[in-house]
Amino acid sequence: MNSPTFRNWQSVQDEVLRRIHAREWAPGELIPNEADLAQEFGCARSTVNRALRALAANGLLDRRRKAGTRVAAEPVAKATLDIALLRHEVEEKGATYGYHLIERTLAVPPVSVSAAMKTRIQDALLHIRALHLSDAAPYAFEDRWINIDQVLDARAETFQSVSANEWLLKHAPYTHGDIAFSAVQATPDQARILAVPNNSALFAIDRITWDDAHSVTKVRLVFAPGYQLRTSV
Amino acid sequence: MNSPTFRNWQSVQDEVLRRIHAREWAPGELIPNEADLAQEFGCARSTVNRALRALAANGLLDRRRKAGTRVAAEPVAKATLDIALLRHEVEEKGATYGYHLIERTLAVPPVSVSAAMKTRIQDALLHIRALHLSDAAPYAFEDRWINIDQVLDARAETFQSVSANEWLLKHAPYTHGDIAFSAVQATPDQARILAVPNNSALFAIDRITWDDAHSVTKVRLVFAPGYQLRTSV
DNA sequence: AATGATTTTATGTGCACACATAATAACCTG
DNA sequence: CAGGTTATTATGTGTGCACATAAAATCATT
Repeated sequence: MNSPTFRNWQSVQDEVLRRIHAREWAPGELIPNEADLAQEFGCARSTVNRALRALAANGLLDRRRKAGTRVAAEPVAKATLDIALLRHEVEEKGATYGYHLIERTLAVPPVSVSAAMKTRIQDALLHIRALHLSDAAPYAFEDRWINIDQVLDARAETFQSVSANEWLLKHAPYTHGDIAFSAVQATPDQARILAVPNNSALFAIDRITWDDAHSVTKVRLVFAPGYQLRTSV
Repeated sequence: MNSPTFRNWQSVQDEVLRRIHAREWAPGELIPNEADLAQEFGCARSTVNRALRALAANGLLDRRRKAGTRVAAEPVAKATLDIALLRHEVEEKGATYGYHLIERTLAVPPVSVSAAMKTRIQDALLHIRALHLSDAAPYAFEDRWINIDQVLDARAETFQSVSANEWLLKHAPYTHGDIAFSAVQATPDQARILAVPNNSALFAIDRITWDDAHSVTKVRLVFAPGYQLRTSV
């Protein structure tokens, strides 16, 4: 009855995956407990634990103390996106990355921005607008507000040669960030900068990063048509 | 010199995170090895290992055998998206979910589809077109092809009352999937179905799921304007 | 000095054990 | 029998130890 013994947690994971896919353990069904599986697989309980924990992190198993482990009835696919630097993204494709600063001003932002960033409405923020290029073609338009109270060094940085996208990563620590993806119609401004027709459908990424309770920066990236964000599960 | 002792891996993780954010350990810098940290934190090496492993999985640390552990110089933010059932998504917002099947036919797909799904170009696939509603308003349009050779039961399912989105999750095992997010201009067809102006900017999710080397289904979901996919890092 | 073999070292992982914790099941007790 | 208390149980996690493995550093050889 014993399978050829599984000596590492990956092989245990593979076997459990196989049983789930083969419907030997149906969605919603309770699977044997760790101790039993360990005995069946001929390994320690901690090895089984590690494998099941990894699968639960991927959303394939639901685990609850005492209640046991069951196959997720409605697996919420957990896709992991890598939000890389735009420069890396471009270079990854074998294209040449380019960057062009359009505007750098200290200005009081619209209320929508100060509200989202939880800054006082009268406080001036650093406003950066820049274009990222891939093989000299517009790739993404960056419209960013930086909280200079949180990022003191930003005052002295021109952002002429290094993008805010990149500079902040090195100089502005943050604890967490909120990200939203959406589709937007190109505003006349965006259309001009990206050299696309008015009202083109553009992929947008909005992101606010925080250092504890203080906003660090808020950015909207609007990508040239054809952009796809890819991942896998 | 000893901090108040960290008894569990979460607190070790928190402390490491704190040091990274406080720039005590700068990006790119090598941090002490597990054994030393274990001694400093007053816990076992495996506890430190667990904490560092978790941080590495989040992209904050780079670890290599023998070379040691260093703070990621250019942290690739890893955002985890939960791709849930549309029904759950709608209900989560407190809205009432609705579903309407538009078309269910067995047809030979365009070459672009059979190529992407790696099916023979002459093979007929099940074509489903359906509308998902939120409080009776169009929410997302689903355009799906199902490989009936892989999902035999699909032949007998009408998809009148339960969406393919949901039915497949229960009946079609898959090993992995490719997902792409993009912005598209509404086609006349999509515009009519979603009741939006022609050429509206719409958020689209394309997904192909595979069972080993065989495609299970290919779907494009096009969302009504205003849709945002949110996550955090 | 270039090349290849060997040692050293930090992480990766497995194991046996212990106890913690959450949630269910079983047992009272009025 | 309702309601609360206690026991049981599966997972969660910590510890100390061992050995595996990858990669860098060192040494030996030509």
